[in-house]
Amino acid sequence: MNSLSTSPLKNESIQEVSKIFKMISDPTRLSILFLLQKEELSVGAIAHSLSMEQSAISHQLKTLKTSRLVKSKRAGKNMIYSLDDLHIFSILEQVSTHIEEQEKEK
Amino acid sequence: MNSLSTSPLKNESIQEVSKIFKMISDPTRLSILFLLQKEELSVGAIAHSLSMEQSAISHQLKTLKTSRLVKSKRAGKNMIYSLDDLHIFSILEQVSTHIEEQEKEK
DNA sequence: ATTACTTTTGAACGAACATTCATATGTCTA
DNA sequence: TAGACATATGAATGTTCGTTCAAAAGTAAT
Repeated sequence: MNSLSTSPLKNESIQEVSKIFKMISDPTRLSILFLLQKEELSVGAIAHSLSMEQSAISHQLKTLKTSRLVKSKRAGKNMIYSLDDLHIFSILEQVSTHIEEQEKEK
Repeated sequence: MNSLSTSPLKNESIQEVSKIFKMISDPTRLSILFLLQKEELSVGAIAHSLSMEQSAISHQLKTLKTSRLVKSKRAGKNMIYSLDDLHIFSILEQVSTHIEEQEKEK
């Protein structure tokens, strides 16, 4: 599958790029990342902000952590999450710009 | 859901950003976009390059076209596809850079 | 018009995935 | 140590989605 030799990216890289985009293509994960861009937050605080169950947020935070996009530290009973990959945000900002420009065209 | 008021992006924008990322998070679609970055191609040529069935490619091209990432023109029996959104590629290149930097860290 | 070639379409199948619910684990305080 | 609070975990569910298969639609040439 995907025996592509003329691509500027190797097949393995294609897979990795896909994983990154898939990670930030879910609305919940995307919202979490934008929240954490402002400040580090506990699981409960994120759940409250997004009006979602703590369990759902916890599951998503786990995938984000596995992908090394966020990190966590314990603070008493709380787990505080923060961004671990700042580079990803230059990408997010660029897409935001992309959206805004499309809005103007309407 | 996602009643988020402090986010730098509106909820509607979150959804739109998600759609864009979802569109370029599939390995097949991503490969197609990279192929078209070099040159415009027919459906069959893309299918051959990726060693996939024409039907699968045609389905994906349809979704890419609906999202206005590619456009098509007829050339005899062939349909020639090309990129319709060049801005998306500054994003792809940025992610490629992101990948390369992570490779160096290993 | 018939044949060959290319692409599109729609249904069906299977895999991936986000959320929910119930439960377990971890932490602090009284 | 018992209770309350915060988070994590795992099974189950429902949905989304990429691919395949078969058939249809569009095009060119003989």
